[in-house]
Amino acid sequence: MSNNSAIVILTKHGLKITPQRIAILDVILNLKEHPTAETICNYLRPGYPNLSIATIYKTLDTFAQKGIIRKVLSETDTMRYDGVAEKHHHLYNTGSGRIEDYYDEGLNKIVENYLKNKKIPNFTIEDFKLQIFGKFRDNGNK
Amino acid sequence: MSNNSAIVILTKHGLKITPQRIAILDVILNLKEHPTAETICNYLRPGYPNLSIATIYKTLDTFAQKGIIRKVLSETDTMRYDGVAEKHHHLYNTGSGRIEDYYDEGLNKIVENYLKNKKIPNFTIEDFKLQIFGKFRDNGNK
DNA sequence: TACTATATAATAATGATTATCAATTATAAA
DNA sequence: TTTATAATTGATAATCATTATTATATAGTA
Repeated sequence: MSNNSAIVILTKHGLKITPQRIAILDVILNLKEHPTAETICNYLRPGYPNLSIATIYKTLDTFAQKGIIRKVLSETDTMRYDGVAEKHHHLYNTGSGRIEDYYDEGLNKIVENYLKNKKIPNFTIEDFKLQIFGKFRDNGNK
Repeated sequence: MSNNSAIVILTKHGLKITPQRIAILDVILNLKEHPTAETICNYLRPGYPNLSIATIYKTLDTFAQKGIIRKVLSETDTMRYDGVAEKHHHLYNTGSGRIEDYYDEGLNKIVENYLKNKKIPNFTIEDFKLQIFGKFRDNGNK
């Protein structure tokens, strides 16, 4: 099922279907967190011992260019990837690199309306995103 | 004057007064853009031919820890620094790495109120920041 | 099945940032 | 003012995430 949807997505974007691409896309789509390239590598190594880290980077880049996934700015110096296409915001755990998605249609609407009226001088708004900083109340890390 | 205020700030945070720190802080406080470590280096090299890039990184880190400046997440892979302590948001020029500050007290209040009532489950909000993506209508770059 | 362009794996290269450490300097005490 | 000492600086090596290179393998198509 998930395997299937990966193939559908790849096809839709005119990308060749390869086992590596299916596997990588599968991981991102199903993982709740925002994995780094290395996290993805660790997930897939058992099944694909020869999967190269370079392939993962290149594949992620291809996906990002097609709009299948998004790159996420991280507080540490490693890039993270986000398999969710719908508009959402990010919760940053201050201290650790943990980032989680936050959906809030009401918030979107309020900010959207505000900015629509406001009109920032010399700037055409295309999109916006909130970074919300704080602490997760469960244990916290990763 | 600006020279002076740098000294005041350093003193207030219990940091030793050195010519390098004064110069670096001066650049960040007076520059409107968000410089990278290398930009700062280029500004100061004429006056301080021996200023080491390592010193700049270490000094910026010290400043950030004291809350004098902030690190800014950038779309490219180079860190940028922000000399403004007051709450503000960022305008990202899609494509280039250009980032500018955006102040909007009205926006702050609206979002603040919304989030205060909303209460995100399992998360304690400390602060938030908007990333606004779009295009500058002047030439665009840098 | 064979052809051709694209993708992959392995590895080297890059570039930003950090670590190391000897020499220098700012501050506090004498 | 001089001295003592801990912090800072500069030079450079090391690190680590990401990108480039290139020979080999593979997907999609005729």
